[in-house]
Amino acid sequence: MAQRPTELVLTARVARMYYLDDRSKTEIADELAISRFRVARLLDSARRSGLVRIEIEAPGKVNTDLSAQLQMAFGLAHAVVVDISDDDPVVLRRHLGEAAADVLHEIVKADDVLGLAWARSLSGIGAALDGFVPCTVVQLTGALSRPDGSDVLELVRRVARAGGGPAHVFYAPLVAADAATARTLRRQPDVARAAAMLPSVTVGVVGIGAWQSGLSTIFDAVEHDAQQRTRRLGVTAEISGVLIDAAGEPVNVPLSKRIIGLTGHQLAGMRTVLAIAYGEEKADAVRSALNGGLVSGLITHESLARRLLFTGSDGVRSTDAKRR
Amino acid sequence: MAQRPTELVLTARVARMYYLDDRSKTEIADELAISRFRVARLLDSARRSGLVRIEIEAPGKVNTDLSAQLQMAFGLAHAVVVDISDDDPVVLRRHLGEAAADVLHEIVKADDVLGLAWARSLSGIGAALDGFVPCTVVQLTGALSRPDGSDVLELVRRVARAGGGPAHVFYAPLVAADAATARTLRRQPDVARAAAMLPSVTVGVVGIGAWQSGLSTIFDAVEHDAQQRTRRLGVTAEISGVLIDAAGEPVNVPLSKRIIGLTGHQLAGMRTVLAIAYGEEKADAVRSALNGGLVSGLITHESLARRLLFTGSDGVRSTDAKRR
DNA sequence: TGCATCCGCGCTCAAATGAGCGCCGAAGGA
DNA sequence: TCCTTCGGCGCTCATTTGAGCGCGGATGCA
Repeated sequence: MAQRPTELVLTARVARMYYLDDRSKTEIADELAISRFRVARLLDSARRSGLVRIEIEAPGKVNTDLSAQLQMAFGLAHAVVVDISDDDPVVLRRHLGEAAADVLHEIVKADDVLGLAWARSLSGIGAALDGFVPCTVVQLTGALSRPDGSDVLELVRRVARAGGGPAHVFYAPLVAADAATARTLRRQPDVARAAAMLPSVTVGVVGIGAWQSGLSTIFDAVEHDAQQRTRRLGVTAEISGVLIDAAGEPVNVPLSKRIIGLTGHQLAGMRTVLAIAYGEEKADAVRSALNGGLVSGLITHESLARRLLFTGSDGVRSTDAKRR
Repeated sequence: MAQRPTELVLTARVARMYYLDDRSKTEIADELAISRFRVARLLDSARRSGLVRIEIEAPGKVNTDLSAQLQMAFGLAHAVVVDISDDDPVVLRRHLGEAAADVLHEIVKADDVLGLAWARSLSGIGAALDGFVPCTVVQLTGALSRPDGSDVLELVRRVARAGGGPAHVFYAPLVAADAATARTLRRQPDVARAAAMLPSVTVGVVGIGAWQSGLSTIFDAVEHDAQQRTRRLGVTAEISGVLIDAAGEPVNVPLSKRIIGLTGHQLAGMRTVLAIAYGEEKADAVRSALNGGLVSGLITHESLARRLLFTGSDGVRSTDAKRR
């Protein structure tokens, strides 16, 4: 090939006509007075020799390859891998929020009921939801106050306002001091009203936590005793307050009674459950959540996506760069 | 598009399956449980949105785009534009020589008779002709001694040796002092023998000169008087000693009688005439030569190719970068 | 020189593809 | 609320394309 300039020139010319000018092989053959079979063979050789290079990637911030692989590997309806490093959590959350907002834009219709859970990873959504559809927005879980001031009530109101639909919020913590307190809280009118909405929620947005210090809002919010007891009962992760085991199945533990939020059953009833997750350390937790089938969509970043796809927990394994 | 991540991921996935994995649209449609029409539309949008980028270029040193354009513009059988700057004439000649050698490799068969003319631009050929076919090689023109020692006899012998075929060389200058001397020289046995071969030459390699100082071996080799008289008779360029006018037609001038070499008629009788030319200043001369139809192939470099294609003599005009 | 082998070519026939059309549901205005 | 408009979808039918085959010339070897 490299040794046949005239043929090379012809090949390149054919390739340009075919790939850049969108001419048909038949047409090219007629114009160059060669057979269409020769055109096809020249194009083959152009592909094989690397004369024609085809690259596929979103010019922007989504790694479509990893996204598609996640989608396939876990049977997800939606997967978006944001192509950004996880160095700066604030920037990362903003991008994840934008991606989530884009997905919501795409899948939420006016007759949907959108549920938003408490999770720091959701905080970026609000900023990116201009011109949203006027759907009902429901708060899925209680809130925990955090120094950074992220607030699920504010988020729910903001999303509802962006579309002009009704918002259903309530004032209650995510975790109560004990089961009795939780029962009392649940009887409050605003909490009960929101809870009554839960079965009709069609699209939920949740976070995923690992049952470890620093990787779960709930874990950090309860006493050491409860942490340990819950772990011993098999809990390894939580999906916005729904405690799950390594297989992703909801586990009924005493702690569950103290949580003001949605149940695994309610989660399962939603048409779409979009999880936003970041931080490589959560890989096992996220994998559990995805395998359990309660989550139908994932929005995350590259390094976590790779951990989910290519390894148990240590390094990148195989199947990574085996494309042409 | 950028606002619909799930669709974006799907589009990218389809594009990867189609362009990188060479799956058919029908097959992709079946696998993804969508219609083949949707696959086609997704691929269209992937192309339009720039998600799929297709680039065509020789990874090496040939600019196939310009080559093809030259080929079309001048109806050439062969065109090779070497993708290299013309800063260093030595490097440039080496690359042109290699390109010419590649073309010869491609088009010369054992039963061809290959003719090589005197031209500095041909000096690079010899080095690149390993394993050539054993064809007959004929010296087309007399030689002029040059300080750099490039020598057509040496070139002819070398090419013949590379293939193992017979070489026909002769000792005579390119330009004689007067017509009588030229006649005497032509009667020498070796010169006559080579001249007798000329009508059977099938592939000739020649250089192109402009009728100006520094741009033509012959121009520089004759007296001022002869230069002027010849120019007044319409000569603007020469193809290895064949003097031509602006339209590329051979012109019969007194000077012709002093030249030991091939005639325009003999040139026209060759199946293929490959010209090697470099130097932007020769653009007009080369254009004349190409338009005259005596030359069927051109090997040159980028800047001269652009001058030939896009302008009369000043700047780059249009039609340059109008591809997708 | 004669023979075996290989490579490039163009054919046939079935599968894949493109162009254009009408349908349907969503969005927006009266 | 009803109607109009518009965009996405999948259909039909003609065209394009791919897979595999046999031919014929070139190449290499005895």
